[in-house]
Amino acid sequence: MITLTEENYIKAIYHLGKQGTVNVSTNAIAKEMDTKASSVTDMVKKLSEKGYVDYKKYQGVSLTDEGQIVAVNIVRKHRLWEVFLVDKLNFSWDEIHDVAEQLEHIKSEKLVTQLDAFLGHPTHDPHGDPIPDASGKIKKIDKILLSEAKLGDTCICVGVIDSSTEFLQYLDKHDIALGTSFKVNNKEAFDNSITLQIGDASLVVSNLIANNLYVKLS
Amino acid sequence: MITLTEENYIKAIYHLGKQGTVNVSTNAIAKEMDTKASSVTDMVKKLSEKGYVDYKKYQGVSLTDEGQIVAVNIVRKHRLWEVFLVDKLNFSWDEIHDVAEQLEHIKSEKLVTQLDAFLGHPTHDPHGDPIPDASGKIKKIDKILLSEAKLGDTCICVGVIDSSTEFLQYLDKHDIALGTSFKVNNKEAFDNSITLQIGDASLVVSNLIANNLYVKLS
DNA sequence: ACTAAAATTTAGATTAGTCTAAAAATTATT
DNA sequence: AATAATTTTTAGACTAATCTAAATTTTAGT
Repeated sequence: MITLTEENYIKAIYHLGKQGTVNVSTNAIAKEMDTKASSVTDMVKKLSEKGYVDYKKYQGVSLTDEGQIVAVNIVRKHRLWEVFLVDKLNFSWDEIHDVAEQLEHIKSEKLVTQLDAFLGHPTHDPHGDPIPDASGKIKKIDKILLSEAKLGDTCICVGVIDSSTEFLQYLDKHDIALGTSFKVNNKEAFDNSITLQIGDASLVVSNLIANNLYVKLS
Repeated sequence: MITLTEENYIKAIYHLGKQGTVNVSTNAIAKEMDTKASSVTDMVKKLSEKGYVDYKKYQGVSLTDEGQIVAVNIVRKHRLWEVFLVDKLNFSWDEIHDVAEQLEHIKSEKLVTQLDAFLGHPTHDPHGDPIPDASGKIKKIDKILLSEAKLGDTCICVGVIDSSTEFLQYLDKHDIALGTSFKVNNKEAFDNSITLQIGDASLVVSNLIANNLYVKLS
């Protein structure tokens, strides 16, 4: 049996592993999980014994195939529950993370299968992140950062990097949601801010915003 | 903060407390929770310190008002999730208990409120047990055991006592569900078995069955 | 009322997960 | 290449929840 804590470590290693580096460092995990490096070392040894990670002292860890399967399954559950909360229970996209964090650990094959069907086999969660299918496959869409869009481009918002409450509420306030369409009307060379035309309105977003918003050209 | 284990003890004490006795014994809790009496003593001391139960050595425990609130809230969540699983995810009534057992511990006020609304404020779960409302009130219906019904009575099935997989599957097999109507066509004095007329069909049920089925006269 | 049986509690040990502080290994700097 | 800075690991301790075995209290039977 895999414990809730083990699942959380595997999830953290999975997320960190996708951010470039092959071997995830002890400190990076400690920071992600908000614990101490010594606790991470202990847990990583345990996960290694159980076959979920490859680990060599002082060299960091990476997920084994088995660990990968566990991680993707948790991500799948997390994102399906997020869709449920937004689509069925009228949560807004800045309220769902903590609850999905709990729901992702519920153990029941049937629950996931039925929930997936009930939601209509969604492919993306409310933040625009892809939902792995039952076999673990993840569908990619060709998205770019808003900061990479060119002057005159028309784009559709398809996701965020930062999904903090603050950022999501900023987007809500300015009527930007998944699917929102806008045009790049100006790019300011001095501070890399971008002027967007959203419907009839005009909005200036800073480079920080533009670096956290994924768009698809249309 | 209240832990998952503490919640489970409080729930067990709540259920045992309703079965007659005022003070619940250590052994009764140990049996219900499938642990050892010594573990129960330890936990009961802790719950007492935290103010959830009244406890005097060797005299058993009872829930305080605060403990009662916690218990009723868990029961509410458990039963709402059961309705969700059956009504929305097509679980059958013998498959829901283990999953609801996990879901009942998810912590989010908003989740419960929204789930309740999404389900249409149900008053009873799929086993016929009442769902406490947001303020903790439980609506009673005047139900009797099938074994108490008289010859010639027409009744509607409104609940079960035993909710084991075996019993629920027995009922499924004989097309008895919540809301099923039947007439008492014969009561056998020798073994207290009862002959029911369900639609056009006739079914003989043993006293054991009749003692685990709640009905409402109609 | 006294003893036997049953129930309950205490004492001491165990496991999972965490922590602090110190030791060891790696990486960076000169 | 030697030393300094950083990262990682080890050692030892702590808490929550559990267990076994022994001690204590209550209850039941005579």
